[in-house]
Amino acid sequence: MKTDQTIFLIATARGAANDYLKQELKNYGLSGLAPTHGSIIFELLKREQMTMKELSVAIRRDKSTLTALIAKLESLNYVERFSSPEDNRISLVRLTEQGKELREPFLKISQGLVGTGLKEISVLERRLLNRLLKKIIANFEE
Amino acid sequence: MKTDQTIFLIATARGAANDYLKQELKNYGLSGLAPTHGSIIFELLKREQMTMKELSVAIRRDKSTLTALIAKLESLNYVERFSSPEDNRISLVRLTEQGKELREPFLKISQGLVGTGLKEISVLERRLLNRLLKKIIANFEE
DNA sequence: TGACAATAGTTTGATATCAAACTATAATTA
DNA sequence: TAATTATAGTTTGATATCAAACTATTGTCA
Repeated sequence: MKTDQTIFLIATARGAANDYLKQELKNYGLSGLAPTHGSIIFELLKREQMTMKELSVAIRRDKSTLTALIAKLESLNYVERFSSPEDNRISLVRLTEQGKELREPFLKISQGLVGTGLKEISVLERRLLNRLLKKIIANFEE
Repeated sequence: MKTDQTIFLIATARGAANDYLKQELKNYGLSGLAPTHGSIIFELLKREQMTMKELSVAIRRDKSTLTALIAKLESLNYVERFSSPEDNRISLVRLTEQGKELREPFLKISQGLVGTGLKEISVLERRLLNRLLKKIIANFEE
């Protein structure tokens, strides 16, 4: 049946969004940054400081992948790391001053992403989409 | 606005589906195969023979990635390559006998994927989902 | 027809990614 | 409190992935 292609379409849409992001990061002179790095910056623009674990969950990447990604962002002076005073196992990550300057370009990129991808899709349709996507995610998490 | 999280949800759903597939491939003793290899097999179960280019488009991966993926599938004796009689630039790919034996497990994995991910989502909702996802894909392709 | 452009694949180099093994610290429990 | 278990991160090794440069073949057009 034709309704089966949904998962395939989800993967395709994700790929298209990723390609778009890659291109935009380049357009904004942020080459060297992959979409995943962007996700991390994006989280830190919302949360101020986060543990590696929290970031790992938020962007859905293995913890070891996080280690590598943060190392890169650190080397580019976008983020800095410091260990938690309460628990020495935990290392916290936050944006540097230079990292905070990414707020504006990132907002624009984000708006462009949504504006482009969801063009001519009504708010009602978006809500419906979100509800169904959340359902699918929950189905897999079981 | 909250409707903006759609793209993020799409990426998350794709990640969840990918994790599911990875696990299932392992469960079926097909370790060593990544979901992408699965996509190639899946295409070849439908199309009999395809060019590298066609596969590249179908699974949305760079042509150089295809070279590597097919090389692996070839080394595992699941596919074989031969060049087109009409055009010597083109190399065609098809399943070997051993590759064709993947039909049954792949059908099961595919059914499991759809059954799990789309559980409790009606046909009507699936159609709607498909329509909106196609719209999003088209939006990015412009 | 001969030069130039287009197309199909491969090679190379760099990087994101995961899994598994490991280190270090904190929490639990006997 | 000593031993065990759990948790947070890192290291290591393997692989999927892309981009750019390259080879080889076909198509175009002056």
